[in-house]
Amino acid sequence: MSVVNFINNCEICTHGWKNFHNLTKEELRLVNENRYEAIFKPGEIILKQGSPTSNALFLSTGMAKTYIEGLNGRNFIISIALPGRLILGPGAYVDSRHTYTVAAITTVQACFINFEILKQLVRVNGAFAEGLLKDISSKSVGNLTRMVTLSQKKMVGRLAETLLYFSDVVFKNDEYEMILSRQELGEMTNMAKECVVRILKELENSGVIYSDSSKIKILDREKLIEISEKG
Amino acid sequence: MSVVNFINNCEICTHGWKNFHNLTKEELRLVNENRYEAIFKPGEIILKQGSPTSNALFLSTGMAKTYIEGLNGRNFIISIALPGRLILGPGAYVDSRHTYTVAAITTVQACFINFEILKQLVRVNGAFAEGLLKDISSKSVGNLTRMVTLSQKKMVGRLAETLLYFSDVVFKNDEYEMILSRQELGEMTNMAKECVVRILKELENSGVIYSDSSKIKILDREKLIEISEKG
DNA sequence: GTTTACCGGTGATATATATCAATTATTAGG
DNA sequence: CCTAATAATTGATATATATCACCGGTAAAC
Repeated sequence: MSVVNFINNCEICTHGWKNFHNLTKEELRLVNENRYEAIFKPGEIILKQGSPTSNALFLSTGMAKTYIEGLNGRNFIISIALPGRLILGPGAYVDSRHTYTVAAITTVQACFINFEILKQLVRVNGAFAEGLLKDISSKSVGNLTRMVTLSQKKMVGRLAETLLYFSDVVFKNDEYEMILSRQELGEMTNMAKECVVRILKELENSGVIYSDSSKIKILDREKLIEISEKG
Repeated sequence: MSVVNFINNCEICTHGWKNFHNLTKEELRLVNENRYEAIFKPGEIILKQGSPTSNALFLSTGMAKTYIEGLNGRNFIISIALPGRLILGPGAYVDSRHTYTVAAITTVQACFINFEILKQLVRVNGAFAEGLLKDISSKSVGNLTRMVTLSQKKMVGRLAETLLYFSDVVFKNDEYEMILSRQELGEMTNMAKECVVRILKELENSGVIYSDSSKIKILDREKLIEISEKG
């Protein structure tokens, strides 16, 4: 029995983007009239890298991975997409193409909003424009930090950081289901899946985390942070 | 005899940012009244990572390097700053701090523009806001691509790419002065300076480039592009 | 129900890259 | 012009990380 609760009005949507608060009632109505929803099963592609950015995406429920399809079919996972956040690659304002692919990890209820409409609203509503700038800038800071991390930290540091990301940002809990496979964890931390396995075990042996194939529990957060920072 | 030609009006400035065309005369006057210029010698720091983003920066003349001061005093060079481009880290819209340091490579004539004024203009002028969004987005696409490159390409590929960057973007010429030291080239490609030396020599031995310590000449561009793309 | 494919896991080995130590340019300062 | 400091270069070595080959388990596909 898969009963889906479609949302029929942006004004009462609880998974909405903070920045929508900067719109007038009239503007929000325009958004509401130019969006549509769809359900995706785990593994299905929601947005495909290189395709036209006709829509911005929001998740009403569920989780997705955003990743760049790089060289020789190797993927690079950028982040976990969550409800409440704008999902719109920077390509939207550059070449009108999606910069990355978004694929559902769990079942996802997605809300697509016409990008031309958003663009129009950016032009006429200064506060909304500033909100978008803040959103994009914040992601940009994150990516720069990530770039340095990937370059300067060793494997343990990178993995520790990612485990903390899941704890702090994705699940807001010290114990969580590891929704990514070892392979995918490697695509996120730039390491081979075998190394992910080995280092997870190392961390477990030293009592910093508990880990079985599907679950992670942070036992010594201090230590994990230290490992993540030391690199 | 260091005679400096200060620019006394944004309207006639030829190194200006494209996006200033979207401003009205009145708005441009406001910009002009809220800026100041200064000269920096090679090596001097123009903007310091972590300091408040009270100003956006433009170079009237000269070149600078933008870099993040990462772990254990290791730097990560993001790009070469050039005239005509907005230099403003994404932190401006996040924590009001400069995300990276900017240091002069050559003598630099710098133009600082009050960021609060720019921010105001973004709020009232939609086309200007969109211009800024395009600028930031374009840098963001570049950084994402770079992140994948750094992760997935091997040293030769990364270095080849950087040599092409200098040729295509910085000097627009197949022959140029290498303004970065081997150490700095390493900070840009994430490799040890010794490796930079060895790989430059490799590329020279295989006839792809000519290289002495200060000059680079691309002899076989096709091949260099292939090396850069193959990784 | 059998087969296929993928995932987690392990050990052995190969490779890319960093580090170390030392030698020679090259540049900047007095 | 000489000296000190900095950068380029080289070879030898250490280390981090990837790759390969394999196993058993589980889940999806036929």
